[in-house]
Amino acid sequence: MISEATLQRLTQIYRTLSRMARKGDECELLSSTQLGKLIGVPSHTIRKDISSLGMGDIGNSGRGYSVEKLQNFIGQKLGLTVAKRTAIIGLGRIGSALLEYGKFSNAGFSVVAGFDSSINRIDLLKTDVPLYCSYDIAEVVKREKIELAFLAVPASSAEQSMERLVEGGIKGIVNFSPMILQNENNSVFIRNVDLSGELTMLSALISVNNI
Amino acid sequence: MISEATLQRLTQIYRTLSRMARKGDECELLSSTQLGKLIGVPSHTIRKDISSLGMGDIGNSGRGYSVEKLQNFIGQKLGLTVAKRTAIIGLGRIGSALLEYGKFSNAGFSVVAGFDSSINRIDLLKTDVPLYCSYDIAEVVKREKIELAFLAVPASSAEQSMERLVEGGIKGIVNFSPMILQNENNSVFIRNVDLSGELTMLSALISVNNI
DNA sequence: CGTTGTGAACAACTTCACAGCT
DNA sequence: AGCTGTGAAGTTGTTCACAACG
Repeated sequence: MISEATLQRLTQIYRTLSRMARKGDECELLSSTQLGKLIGVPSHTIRKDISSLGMGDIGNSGRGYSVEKLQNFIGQKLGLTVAKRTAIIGLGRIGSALLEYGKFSNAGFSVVAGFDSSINRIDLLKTDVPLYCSYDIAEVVKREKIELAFLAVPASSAEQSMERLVEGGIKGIVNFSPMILQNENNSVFIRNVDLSGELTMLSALISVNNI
Repeated sequence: MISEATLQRLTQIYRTLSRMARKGDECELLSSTQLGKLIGVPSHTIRKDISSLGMGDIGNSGRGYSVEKLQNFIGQKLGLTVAKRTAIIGLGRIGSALLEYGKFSNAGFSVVAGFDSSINRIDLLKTDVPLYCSYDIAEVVKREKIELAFLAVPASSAEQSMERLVEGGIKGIVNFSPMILQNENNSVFIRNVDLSGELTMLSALISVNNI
């Protein structure tokens, strides 16, 4: 009932507001025009998106939105106020980079486990997050009630890792391998983020628009 | 005239075909249904997308598409056959991870320069790619005719790095910082890829669909 | 006044359905 | 028979325009 595009923008608004609150930014009120500039869309899109969450009478006519109230409102409606438990699968360069992001947990998630197939690598890493062997993914995900996962393994093992996660009852996966993953059984949400694919896309955009 | 959604899927098809060709995959012909399964869209979307590139009579009625011919056709039409020169700005964890991807250059780009603000870090890294100080971005981008950039710096310096890139005449930027970048002057294409934002999005998807 | 909230108009994308080819 | 290519129909998302509000 609420479109994916709208949801995407709402989470962007939410994160922008969180960042402002964290930095103790001075301003109390933001208009839809100002918010739109920050995330790169026109003001009416912002208003329509917020409106799609149902009437909360959240905006102050003639003045704008209260930063604090709007953040709370979106957070409540999208279930971002309780951080979802998250695992990182594959602790190579990208995976270990993501381990650091885990600290910023007022974005709807917190990192509570890391997995790798190499015991050596697990021993080497210095982190507060508990690390496990990939073989135990299903078991640990179930036991620790983990709902989300960053998948940062090579393309060749992406499918197997996904199966283990699904077996453990995972609800969402962000896949960084260039192999596009799909949820056959519709039991899990998957976001495929192909890092170098983004460059291929840019390359195409430039050529097609012959700039 | 050709939509961004279509372009995205065409580059996915292109990369899938490239991977198959590289692995010396046995099959010569692929139907739109098979291709669709690989990238996760229905067959008619594949046909429509290919058709949008203009008539090339590329498919074999009744049999499917020749892997080699289709890859070539899309590559030609989207300008992916000549690798565009690419730089990586910021050589922290993500940036140096991306340096490795550079090897797979049959995806429309090749990495020809790296930049970081820390001389120490530049000295430490072992790579064939020439590394420079961030201060020289504009100059090197111009001199080396660099068209694309991966931007993997902290949010606080993203804007400044972008300005230097634009000054050097860059044509496209993939931005990995959580700060959303925009091209005021329309002189450059920007793709904002917020790694932990993807998790926030998943978190919202799960809550909204109350799974 | 400047700004929100939203039905209505519009534009874009996706899916359908089938003619045409091998 | 099986598959491609594409107008036409259908669906989804975006933009407009304006009433209501402080």
